[in-house]
Amino acid sequence: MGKCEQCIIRKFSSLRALNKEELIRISACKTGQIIKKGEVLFEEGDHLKGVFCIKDGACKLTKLSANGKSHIVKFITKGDLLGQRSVISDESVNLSAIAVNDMEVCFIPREEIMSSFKGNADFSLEVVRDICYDLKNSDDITVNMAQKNVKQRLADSLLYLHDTFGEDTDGFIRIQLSREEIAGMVGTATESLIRMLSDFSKKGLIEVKGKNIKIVSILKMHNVSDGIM
Amino acid sequence: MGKCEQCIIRKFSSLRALNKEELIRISACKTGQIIKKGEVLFEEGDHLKGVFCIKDGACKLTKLSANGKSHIVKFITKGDLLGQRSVISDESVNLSAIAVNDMEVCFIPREEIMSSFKGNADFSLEVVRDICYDLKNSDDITVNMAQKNVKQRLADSLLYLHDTFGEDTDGFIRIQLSREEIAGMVGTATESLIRMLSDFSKKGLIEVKGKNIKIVSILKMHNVSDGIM
DNA sequence: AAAAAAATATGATAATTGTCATACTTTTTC
DNA sequence: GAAAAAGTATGACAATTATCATATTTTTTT
Repeated sequence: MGKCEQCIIRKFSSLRALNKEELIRISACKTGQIIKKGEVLFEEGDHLKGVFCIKDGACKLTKLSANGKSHIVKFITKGDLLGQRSVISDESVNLSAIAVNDMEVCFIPREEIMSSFKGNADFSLEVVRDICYDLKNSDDITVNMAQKNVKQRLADSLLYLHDTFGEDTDGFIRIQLSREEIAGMVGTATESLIRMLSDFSKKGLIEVKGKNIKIVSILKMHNVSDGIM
Repeated sequence: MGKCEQCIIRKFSSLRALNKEELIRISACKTGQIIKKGEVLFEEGDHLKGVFCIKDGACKLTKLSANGKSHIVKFITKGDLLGQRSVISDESVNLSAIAVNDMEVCFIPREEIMSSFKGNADFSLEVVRDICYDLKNSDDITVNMAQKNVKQRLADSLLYLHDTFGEDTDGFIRIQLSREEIAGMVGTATESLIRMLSDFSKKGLIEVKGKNIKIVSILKMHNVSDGIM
C-alpha cells in the first residue's frame, strides 16, 4: 500500500490541506480496497465509519424514490472524497454508492478525519467549501428538475456526463451507462428516454454506438438545455 | 438595539455555540434591519458582506429558471441564519432572498462570522452540520422533483409549508402565498396548480379560503405524496 | 366609490410523458 | 454454441401537464 504523503490523488480533494504529520498518521491507518463494477460501497441508511478517497474509477450516488425507481443524484470520480457529509454531521447517509466501473479506493477512518477537521483550520475550511459547493449545485439541480422538461433534462444529463467523464479518442463520453440508468438520472421512464435518445440522434445532436454516446455539438446541447431548440 | 447575549433567537441557530466574548464582539458591530414584505434581502449573484439572523418574519429563497420562471427553493424563518454558505465559501449567492412578510433581521459582518468560524471549533461544527443538513435535504428534494408528478409535488409543498409555518387557530397554514408562488415551489404552470388545488379541495384533502389553506388530514396528504391516492 | 390592475378560475386544445404490449438485439449462463 | 435473461426499441394508447383564450373575482389606485 502506497504512502499518503506520496499520493498525487490527494491533491485533487480537500486532503491537499493536510500537513505532513497528518498524512503520515492517516497513511498508517488507512486501508486500500478494490471495488468491482456493480458492487456497493454503502447503502442509504448506513452509518459510515470513515470516508473514501477515490484513487481510480467512479461510482454513482443513488436514492430510491417514493415510486420505487432508483434516481442517480451524481457521480463521484477519481480524486473525489466520498462520505464527508455523513462523517462530519455524524448522520446516516441518504444515498447509496455503487461502482459504475472498477474502482480503487482508500478508506480513512472517521476519527482521523474528525481529528484533522477539528485541529486543522485549513482542512476544515476546504471540506466546508466542498460541501458548500455541493449544496449550491444541488439547489441548482433541484430547480432544473422542477422547471425543465425531459428533453432539457436529458441535455443537462449528457452535458454533465461529458463534463464528469470526458471524451475517449473518438469523442465518445468515457462512461457506459444503461438506458435505465440514464433514465434514472433524467427522471423519466426508460421507454421515454430511449425515444428521446433516438430523437437526439436523428436530429444530429448526438451519435450513439451501443452504450457509447458522443455529443456532436456542446453548444447546441446547451441550447437544448436552455429550451432553444 | 438589543444585545446578542440576551437575545433568545440565537439559541435556534448555530450562533448558540458562540461564547460570551464572541457575542459581545458581534453585538457591537451587528446592525438591525426592518424588511417589508416583498423587499429583497439579496439577489442571485450578489456577494454577501455578512449573514442575516432572522429575528422575525420569513423570506423565500428563489432562483430564476432557464425558462424565466421564479422557483422557490425554500423558506427561511424566525430563528434561522441566512447566508452562511455564501460567506464561508466566499462565493456569490445562487439564490435571491425576498421577504414574504414583514421581517426583523440582524446583519452580522462577514469578518465576525469568519473569525468565530476559524477560532471556535464548536461553532464551525454547528455551522457545518447545518450546511450538511441542507445538502442532504436538497438532494432529497431533487429526487422528489425528478421522480414525482405534479400532484405528489403539490402534496410535498403543502406539507412543507405546514411544517415550516405551522397552523393558525383555525388550522390554516400560517402563510399566505399567491397561486403563482405555490406554482413556483411545485414547478408547474400557475393554471395547472389552480386546477390541482381545487381538485384537492373537491376531494376533501384541503380547505381553501382565499390565500389560506388548511390540510384536512396530514396522513392523507402524505399518502398523496407517496403516490397512494 | 368607480376604474384599473392584478389574481384567480375555467374551458378547449395541444404537447408532453407514462404505461403496457411486443419485437428485436445483445449479453450472460450453462 | 444454444438457451435464457437482460437490455433496447417501437407502436398504440392513456394520462398528465402546458398553453392560450376568456371570464370572474379580488385588490389596488385614483
